[in-house]
Parts: sequence; structure tokens; C-alpha cells
Amino acid sequence: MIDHRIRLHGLRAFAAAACHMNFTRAAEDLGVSQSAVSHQIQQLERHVDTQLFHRRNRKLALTEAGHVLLSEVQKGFSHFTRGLDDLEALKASGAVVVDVTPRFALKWLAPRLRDFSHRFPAITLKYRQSTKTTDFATSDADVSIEWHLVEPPDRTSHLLVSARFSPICSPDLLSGAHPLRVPSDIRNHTLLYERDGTTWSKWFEVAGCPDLTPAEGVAIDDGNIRVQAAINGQGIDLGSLELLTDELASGRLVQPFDTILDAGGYYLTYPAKALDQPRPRLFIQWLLREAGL
Amino acid sequence: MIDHRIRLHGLRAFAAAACHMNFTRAAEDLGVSQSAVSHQIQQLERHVDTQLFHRRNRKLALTEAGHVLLSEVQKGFSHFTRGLDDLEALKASGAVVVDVTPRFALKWLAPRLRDFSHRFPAITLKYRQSTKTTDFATSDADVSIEWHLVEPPDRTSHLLVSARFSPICSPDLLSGAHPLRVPSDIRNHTLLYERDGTTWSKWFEVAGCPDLTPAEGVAIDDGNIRVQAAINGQGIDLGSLELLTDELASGRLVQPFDTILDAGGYYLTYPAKALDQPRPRLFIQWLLREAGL
DNA sequence: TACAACCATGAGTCAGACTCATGATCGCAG
DNA sequence: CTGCGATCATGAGTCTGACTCATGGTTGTA
Repeated sequence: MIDHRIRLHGLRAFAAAACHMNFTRAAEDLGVSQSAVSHQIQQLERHVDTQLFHRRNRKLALTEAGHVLLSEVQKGFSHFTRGLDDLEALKASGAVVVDVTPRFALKWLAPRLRDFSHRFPAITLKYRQSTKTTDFATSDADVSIEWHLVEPPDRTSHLLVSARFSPICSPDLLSGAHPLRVPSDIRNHTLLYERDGTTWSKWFEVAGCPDLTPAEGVAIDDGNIRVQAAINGQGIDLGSLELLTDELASGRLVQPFDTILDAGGYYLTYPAKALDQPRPRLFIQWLLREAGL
Repeated sequence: MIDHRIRLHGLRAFAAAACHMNFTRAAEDLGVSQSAVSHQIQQLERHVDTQLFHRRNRKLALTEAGHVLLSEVQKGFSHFTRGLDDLEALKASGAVVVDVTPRFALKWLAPRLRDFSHRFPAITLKYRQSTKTTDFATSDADVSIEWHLVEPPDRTSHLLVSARFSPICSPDLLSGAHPLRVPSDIRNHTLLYERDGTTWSKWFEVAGCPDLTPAEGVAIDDGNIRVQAAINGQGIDLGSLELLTDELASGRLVQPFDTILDAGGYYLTYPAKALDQPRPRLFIQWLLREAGL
């Protein structure tokens, strides 16, 4: 479990020397004498039986082996630094700003937040409802959870929950003037949709009635409001089943058709810099653990 | 540059204790007494001013802070181990098996191999021409470089060179019985293509003649042979310009039309385990550096 | 109830990290 | 081409802090 080849003091001296390319300045940085650095590095070189520096007169240069070792050693120390930063973040209070789609916030995130605030009492989560893609260049959000059809390119992202869409509605709509028996029955009802209705079109295709044009449509961006409208019998929503288990189990909503559209999912995305900040990093790691990743 | 908060011995003792969840066994592992581990960890806890373990009677448990710290500390030490593994790999000879598309191998990889073998004389590169997607579950290849239209999902991959396709042919074809002046002139010539001709179809679309069906086609998987055939005037190849600079500069080949199809690129891909093996890891890092990533 | 399996503690020891003083090398300014 | 300054190396000696030892305390278990 423990790698006995690791000479901790040697590696630290090596990292310092390589980063300054100068034993004397490395020694100052480490708070020891130049001689100490020289000794440590020589010991290390003997230990790994490999020259790490070319000593050329008044100039140091890393050997190929030195380069190779340095790249890993630097990563190693920066993890230590991160770990200590994390510990400090656990003590000092601070916030993480998260953009989330309303439905995901209510049904997935909120139930888990108790665990988060229990684990990290000093970290406040500021979560903001957002149905658009966050542009981290202009937004002050640290991370964002968004629905996407495919993994968004050009940014770090992780699929938290994949989305399986199917129409859902009040059980009242199953009977009544225009009962829902086959997908084409939808034509007589009001559709609830998000911004453009492209996801509905996709579902119609999968359901085998690509040309269906329903009587009416109401655009509501906020998924929670859409679901409430569906419960009230004001129309049929196309919702992702993962976030509707409560409503379906209680019978407030029903899923009239078996046809399911697999359409992307809810992605955690964040800018590269989020991983360098302790609190966003801790939140991201926690999220991934919660999602089983 | 140097993080003076890092207590090297403390972190090592902590990592060992956390990994065994037992000070006594950690001590054995470290080759010191139980008392030493206890002292080190107490010192560390005082230093970061945070409890890292719950001491419950005969059982240890990490605190939340302990978990947070451990995750980074383990990563840190594993980088040190990797670094030392790399040094050993530099000394003992061994091979890396690489699947590469023939054209990329000849025009991009081969010219750079001198640098690689100069840097890593002990590492032999076994490169094998392959025009298919390598399945690492069955192949013994360590890494593979493949042409893909889009970033391949479900595997680690990096775009080394993006591909810009355009027809290329011998200058002889510009004159002669059926001179190439506009894209539709291609109809009178032989097409050289790889496996299916879908890339050609895509180029025809971009060039504004989607329905063009040329007289004849010859399927040649090996890009180098296809290029040679083109040089010999045996047909028109659709090649990626990045790998044709020599032939175009010397005039052995010409690019008759400006229309360019941006179609994916050459991707480095490898299984997760490749990063745990020193030699594949070194090769991958070198490749990414060569590609400017 | 005795034992075994733990971790904690305080005093003392000791290895190895560090210092000091000095040497060697070489670029550079005059 | 000479002397100075900037560097790293070296060997002997010092000293700190990591480690050991012996022991105590707690608790689960047979």
C-alpha cells in the first residue's frame, strides 16, 4: 500500500530546485541552506540511480528523466496543496453558486441537499433556477446543471441522470370528451412544452405519428410549473420520467403511453477553473458521488 | 512556489493509517512503530487544526475532513509512484504497441519518431498499420490513432490533427481528355476511396453536386497506396490536406478545387489502463506535447 | 473477568536532515 | 587575462524532530 521508494524530502527539494532551476533559490524558498538542497538531490539521484539535472557550469537543466519525474512530482504536490485548501474551505464559510433547471433542482438536488449541508456545514449553496445554458465566461456561476440532448462539447461535463421522455397528464384526460388511447389522440389536447417544441416532435416520430399537429400549445419554460399545469389538467406535458416518480406513484399524473424518447439527460458542467477552487471542487465531487459516478 | 503547510511525514502516516484504517497495521506497513504513527497523525491534526479520525474505541473512522483530505493525498502519492515508475521505465527496455492509420503513420508520426527514440531510447515503439477502430478489449494494442468523423464516445481520446478533405490528383488530370475545372468534371474520372465512399458523398454535397456519380471507383484502404495511385494518375483521391503538404508542395499532386470538407480528424485513443502503465503513459504524453495539446 | 486489540502518552534516543566552511568551476567585466 | 561573483559540491559536525520504548487507558469479546 505504501510505496517505500518515495523519498519525500528528496522529492520536495527536487521540485523546488526544478521550479527555480537554481539550488540556491530553491534553498531560500524551502527555508534551508543551499547545501541541504544539494545533498538531498544527490541522495535522490543516487536512490533512483538516475541523473535528474545536467549541471552545466552556472546553469542547471533537467535531464529527460528529470522532466519525466518532475511532471508527476508537481502534480503530486499540487494535490497535497489542494487537500489542505479543502480543509481550510471546510472551516471558513463560503458559497458555491449553482445554476440548475427548476425540475432537477426540485426533484433530484433538493432531496440531497440535506446530506450536503450536513457534510459541509460551512459551504452555502446558492442555487439559481435557470433553463438556459450557462456561459461561464459571463456568468458568475461556479457550476451548472443543464439538460442537453447530447454531451455538450468544449466544456467539462458529466451525465448525472439520463432523461427518458414520455407524455404525462392528469388521469382525468384518460376519460372525458377526448380520451387518450393511442398517441394520435393527443391531437385534441393542449400540449405543454419548453421553448420550441422540438422534443415533442421527436417523441411524435418515435411514437409513429410524425405529422401530428395538436390543437393548441402552451410554452412554459419552468418544468415545475409545466408539471403543475399537467396535474391541473390544463394539458399534456412531455416530462422526463426520472423526475416524475412521485407524481406518477401518487396517481396525480399518469403516463398514458409506453413510448419513450431517450433524449440526452441532465449534465453537470463547469469551467476548468472550478476544479482549482476548493468549494466548487468539493461540490462537484459530492455531486458525482451522489450520481454514482 | 513551495507550499509550507505540507507536512510530508504527517501526510504519509495519514495516508497509511487511512488506507488500513488501523494505526498498528499502518505502522507495520511504514516500517515504524505504532507510536510513531500516532504521534505523526496527532501532530498533523494539530497542524491543520482539524480532527481527521474519529477514534471510537477499537475502531477508526475518517471524519468528513479526513475523507476530503484523503482523496487528494492519495492522488498525490500515486503521482509520486507514477513518477518513480516512469524513471524505471526509462531505464529498462520495453515496448509500446501502437495502431496507426498508414497515412498518419507515414506523414505525421514517422518524422517525429526520431525525437521520441532520442528522448526515450529504452522504449521501443511497435507500430502497426491499421485502418479500423481498435477494440482494446480484444486487441493487445496499448494506444491507437484513428481517423474519426466525431470524437469517439466511451473512450479517452484526443484530437491530434483535424482533417480537411479535398480531392487531390496528378497534375496530368488537369489537362487531357476530361480536364478538371469544376467539381462536376469528376464524373469522368476514377474515384479512389476508403471502404465505403461516404466521405466522398459528403464532399460532393459541400461542393454543390450531391448527385454526382462518377464513372468508376477503386476502394483502397491504405491511404499511402491511394496517394501513390493518385500520383500515378490512376484516379482522384479524397485526402486530408494536412498529410499531403509534401506532395502538393512538390507538385506531384495538385488540389484541383478549393472546396474543403471539414471531417473530423485523427484521434489518439487509449483504454483507461494505458495511463497506469509507464511506457504507454510516456508515449501518450509525448504525443500530446507533439500535437501541441 | 481476563484477555486481546486498539490508540495515547511522555521521556528518551537516534538517524538523517541540515549547517558550516570551504573548494571547484566557469562566465563575465574591466 | 585576471579577478570577481554566481553556482554547485563536499565532508565533517550539529541538532532537530521522527522514532522507540514502556506503559496506560478503553472496550469488545470469549
